[in-house]
Parts: sequence; C-alpha cells; structure tokens
Amino acid sequence: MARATIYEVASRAGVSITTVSRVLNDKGPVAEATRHRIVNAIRELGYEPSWLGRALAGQRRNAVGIVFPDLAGPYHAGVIAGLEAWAAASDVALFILGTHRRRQSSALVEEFAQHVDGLVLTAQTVQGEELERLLDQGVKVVLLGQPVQAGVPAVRVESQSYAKTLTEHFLVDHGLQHLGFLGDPNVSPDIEERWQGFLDGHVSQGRRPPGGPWRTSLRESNGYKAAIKLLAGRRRLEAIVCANDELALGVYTAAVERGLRIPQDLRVSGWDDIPQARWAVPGLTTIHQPLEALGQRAGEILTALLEGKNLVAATTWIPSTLIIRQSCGCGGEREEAAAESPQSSIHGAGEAKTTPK
Amino acid sequence: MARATIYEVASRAGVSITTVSRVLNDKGPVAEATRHRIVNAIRELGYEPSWLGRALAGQRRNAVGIVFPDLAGPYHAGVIAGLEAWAAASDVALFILGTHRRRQSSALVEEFAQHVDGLVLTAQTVQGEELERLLDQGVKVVLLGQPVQAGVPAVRVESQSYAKTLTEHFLVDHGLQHLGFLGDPNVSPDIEERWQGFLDGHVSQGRRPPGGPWRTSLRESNGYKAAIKLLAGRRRLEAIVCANDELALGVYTAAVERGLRIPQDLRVSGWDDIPQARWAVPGLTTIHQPLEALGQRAGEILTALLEGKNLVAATTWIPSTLIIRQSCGCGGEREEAAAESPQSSIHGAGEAKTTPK
DNA sequence: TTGTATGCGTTATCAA
DNA sequence: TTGATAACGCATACAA
Repeated sequence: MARATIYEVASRAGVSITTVSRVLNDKGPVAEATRHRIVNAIRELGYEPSWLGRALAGQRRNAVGIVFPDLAGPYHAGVIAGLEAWAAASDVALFILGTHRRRQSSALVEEFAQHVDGLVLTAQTVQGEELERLLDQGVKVVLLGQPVQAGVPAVRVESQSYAKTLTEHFLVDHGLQHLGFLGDPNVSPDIEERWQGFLDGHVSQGRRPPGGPWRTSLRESNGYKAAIKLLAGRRRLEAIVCANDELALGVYTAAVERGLRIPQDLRVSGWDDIPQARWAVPGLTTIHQPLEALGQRAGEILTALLEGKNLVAATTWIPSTLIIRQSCGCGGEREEAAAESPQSSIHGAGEAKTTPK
Repeated sequence: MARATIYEVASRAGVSITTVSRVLNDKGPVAEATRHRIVNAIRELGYEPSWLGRALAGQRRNAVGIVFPDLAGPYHAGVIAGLEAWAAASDVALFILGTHRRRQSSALVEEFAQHVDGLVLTAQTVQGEELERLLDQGVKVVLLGQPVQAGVPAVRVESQSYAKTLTEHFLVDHGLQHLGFLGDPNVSPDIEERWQGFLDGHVSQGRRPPGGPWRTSLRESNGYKAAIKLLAGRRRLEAIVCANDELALGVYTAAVERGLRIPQDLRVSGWDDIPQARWAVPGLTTIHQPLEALGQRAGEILTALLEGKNLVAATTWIPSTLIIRQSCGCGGEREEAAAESPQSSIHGAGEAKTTPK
C-alpha cells in the first residue's frame, strides 16, 4: 500500500488540494468546519506530506547535515551529540555523512547537500572550489576546525594557548630541557596551532625551539613506530608532546618495549582526552575539548544562517581544559587502579581547579 | 547562481530534454554526434542532475541509511565502517540517523526513509507497527541486532554460546562458585541472549543458576553503583559477568573503592572489547564482536533486496571472539603496562588461538 | 534517432 | 473562504 497523497486527502474531505495545503502549513484562511473535515481526513488516511514534493516545490527541507572525513576517531561522537541536541530542540532532522575513502567525495557531498538546508563541514572534507560550488547552490555552511574562509562562519577550538601552557608546564614546572612534538601539523589547522603553541612555549621561556615536528598521521600504530625511532636516537628525549591521545598511547607501548617507565624515564602528553586516556596507566595528561559545545555552537550558527542572517561570518573560538594526570610527571604513581587516578584540570588560560574523577 | 537544469542543457545542445535524459542514463539510442554535443553542454554548464527531480520521478535514490538509537556507544562506529565500505564499493550514498532523545523518532525515521532506497535499523529504533509502515512504503529494510520479524531479513551477532563458554570458563577453569550477571536483558535481544548463555553455562555444569540478573542500563556509572551495592551484600560474589565493557569498568572503580583487587578478590568480564578494555589494569576479559563484518553483511543483504530479490528473509548469524585478558584471573599480573598485557583469544566455539597484541 | 506530453507531490499565484 | 493551475526537475510511454 502506497502512501496517501494530498489529492486523496482533498477528495476525501471534499475540498481542493489548495485548501489542504493551507491547513497543512497554517497559511491563509480556512473555515473552521472545513479545517475540521480536512484534519479528520488526514488522520483517517494516516497522511504524511511527502518530503520530496515539498522540497521540489522549493520549500525548506527542514534538515541539516554534518560531513566528517571519517567516523572512526574520538572526535565525531561528541560533536554529533552536541549538534543533535540542537537539532532536536530546533525540530530539524540531522543527517551524517562520512566521506572516508570514497572516490569522488566532492560529488558525494554535493548530492548530500541537496537533502538539506544547511551543512556543517569538518576539517579534511570540502574546501576551496568545491565549497564555493556548495555556497552557490544556496546551502548554508558552517565550518568546523577548518581554515577560515572569507564569508563563511566557522567554529574552532582554541589550541595554541593550551599547547603553550602545556609546553611551559614541562619546561618550567618539571624543569625539563628536551621536548619533542609528535604529529603532522598539515593534517588540520588545529594540529598546526598545537605545534605553534609548542614553539611559543619554548620562546616564552627563552629556549631555543627543538627540531621537529616529527610528522606522522594521528594513529596509535604510527605513534608507536615513530616513538621507537625517536627513542633510539642519540639525544635523550625527556618528554614527547603528542598531537593526539592515540599517538601518545602508541608512545606508551614503545616506551614499555624499550624498558622506559612513564613518567620517570619519559613523559608524555596527548590531546583529546579519549576514554583510554583515563584508563591507561599512568593516566595520560591531555587536553579535553568540549566537543559537544562545538556541535551545539555550530547548530546555533546554522539557525541564524537559515533565518537569513548573513552577518555571522565570524569565527567562534571555544576554550578547552587541560587535564593533568600522571604521564607528565605530576601526582603519585598509584598503579592499582586507573579509575582512581588523582587528576586535576586547568580551565581556560590557567585557572586551576580540581575535578573529582 | 542557481544550478543548471536539464532544460538548459537541452537548449544549449539544441535537443529536447528527453535526449539529454537518455544520455544521462545511458538508456535508448542516441546518435554519436548528438551525444557529443550534449556531453559538452553538460560539462560547460557544470550540470549535475537534481536528486530531487530524480527521486520524485520515481527513480532510485541511490542512497541507503542506517538508524541508531544513539551515536555515543562503542557500537556504531564499527558497524558504520563496515556498511560504508560496502556503500563505497556499491557507489551508494550512506546517511546516518540517530534517534536519540528525539520526541517523535517514528516520524523522524519515516521522513528519513524518504531519502533512501534501503534502511538498516538497529536495536531500539523502530519496531512493530512503525516498521510495517516503512515496509508498506516500499523501503527495503535490514534489521541489526533486533528481534527477528517475519519477512524481514536480519543480521545478528551470536551471543548465547559465548556467554555460556565464558561462564563455564569461570565455573570450570577457575573453579568458582558464585557468579553474578550485571545488565538488563530487556535492552536488546543480544543482551537477553548473554543472560541466557550465562544460565546455560550453569545448567551445563549441573549448577543451580544464581539469582539475578542485576538489571541496570549499560553505562559505566550504573556499573559502579550496582557493584557498590552488590559488593556490600552478605553473600560473597566471586565474579561478575557484565553485559558490556562499560558496566565492567564501573565495577573496576567500585572494586577499588571497596579495597578489592581484580582478579585476586573479584573477577570481572565485559562484552564489546571497547578500547578502554585493553588499557585498563588488569586488562578486561571480554567478547570482541566483528562489528565491521556486521555492517558489511547488512550492506550485502541490502544489495540483494534492492535488486528485487525478496527471498532473503533469513537471519544471518555472525560469530564473535572471546578475548581472555587478566580480569578473569588468567595470565600474569604484570601491571607495568597495559599495552603489553598478555592476551589470548578464543575464536568461534572454543577453537583457541593466540593473537599478538 | 528524436521529440511531445504526462506524471511524481507539493507550494504559490491568482482569480473567483 | 475556496479553487484552478502553474511551477519545481526529472523520467518515460508514446508518437513522429
């Protein structure tokens, strides 16, 4: 049994489709009696307007989409949760697309765009010309963690100052000399900023910035491989600042393999605060990004955009939190349970406070 | 600048839209010279067919969707990866929908269905009547981890035999007497089967099945709370079989709080093999589900369905792997590094083999 | 080999 | 207060 159409509703209620449409959209005048008949017909037929017809007739699609390069990392779940909360509140459908490993991701995204009114684009998905094309088609776009483009609003997480703070933590609080940065700044502007902040931390202390970065893509296996090489080098490295947690955990494995204890023989820090970071021993010092807030904010900007406010072409910066665990050398070395690891966090630009568990 | 339509292409090439349509879909005869002109016009205008027009005209949408209750757990990423691999190979777009916390998830899914040719529905999304409605609309559906419904093909992970094996492992290999099952069988048929397998394991050893299950939803915080209560009970529990890893990790925290060592004073097992399971100390004994295979298989069934083969209404069962770490009492208690935890795994129905790291 | 005309389900314009 | 009718972009039976 196929779906009922507006024609069947109209005929059952003894009116024209125009009147039905009026009732559906609450537009224009309809006599109370007529409205009543129509509402009944709709209910009796179990009628639901066709999304296709609506969209084709040029109405809003009442849906937005978010595009990720990859649905695997720790990143997307948090962002989606935030965006979805917004979507639910705004009564808008949310579609998700991963371009991962697809041949013609550009065509894919363009098709995806036809389903929605607005799009959230994360790093490594669509840029430059393709982005222009999308905008030309009238899709509203918000960038997430992307290099800022003229005229397109963006949401970013502030990274550089935290990387600087973290670096200074190693240099000053722990009095170290030889740090290394692991990760490829080309991957995204966020990573680039982490590397810059790492340099900033050295400069602010009058230190000569070390070599590097040691470029590798952000996977645990790569962290392991890179660390094996680094640790075999002549110069003894005291701490490795990793571009993300997965790399850092790879370093853990390499350290064990070379008989180095963390943090006694080697200190490590990550970025992202993935679940493993809390359970690894010793607990991984890292940066917690408010991913949900990211998604939520993107949604709010989308709202403004969809309402026709074109003024919001600015970049919104979201703050993070520095999570101090033990891998940097802080705190005790209680190994009996990761869950109980003492841990403190620094919010914003250095305002310290303790968070329970 | 709006998108070009088929009419503009036709007029530029000096033909009718019918001929353009023929070229686009490789259907019917077109003179080589004409085709050439049209192809040129398409390129020059940067024309891309409208997905809307196509869909409305009754063609295939060339897209499938997957619906999750929730995009947060460890479950979805793996399944999506598998399904996406299939989608990429089949040149079909993949949309993802999370119904989480939405008011009218039924309406949401129904709208979602209009965008796609086929749908993969996971547990706790759509059932019964709503499912019937979808099928009535002609959407092809594959169920994932759902109770089997007549006429609808399904993919399931075999749970019961593994739960039985695991239970016997505690009872026989470790010679324990008092086990408990933590988790709510009502959540999904998979959990229900784990509970049944737990009972099976007792029965097969001529033991009287213990009380329980201790019902709680599958979150770490609930595992913690439930374990605190359980461990305060009079009867001493030797092992807790948890319905998933997150519950198990909650138990870890509770154990530490009560001064119990795992596995010396309390044994624990989980289910899912989430990343934390490998990093926790001691490593968590658990069941690894081949989530990617799940997604891939669902895709393959969808292919058959979309090709009009209606015969595939059977249930496909996918095997898992038992991952033995230390929380069950096996192996050493090397605590210096979780990454190096010795670990062995049992594939299929007891065929043991060792997997490196 | 090509073109005309119709339908798909809706909204919107205009007239009644 | 209501109703014809024309878009919207495409595919397709049928005609030429």
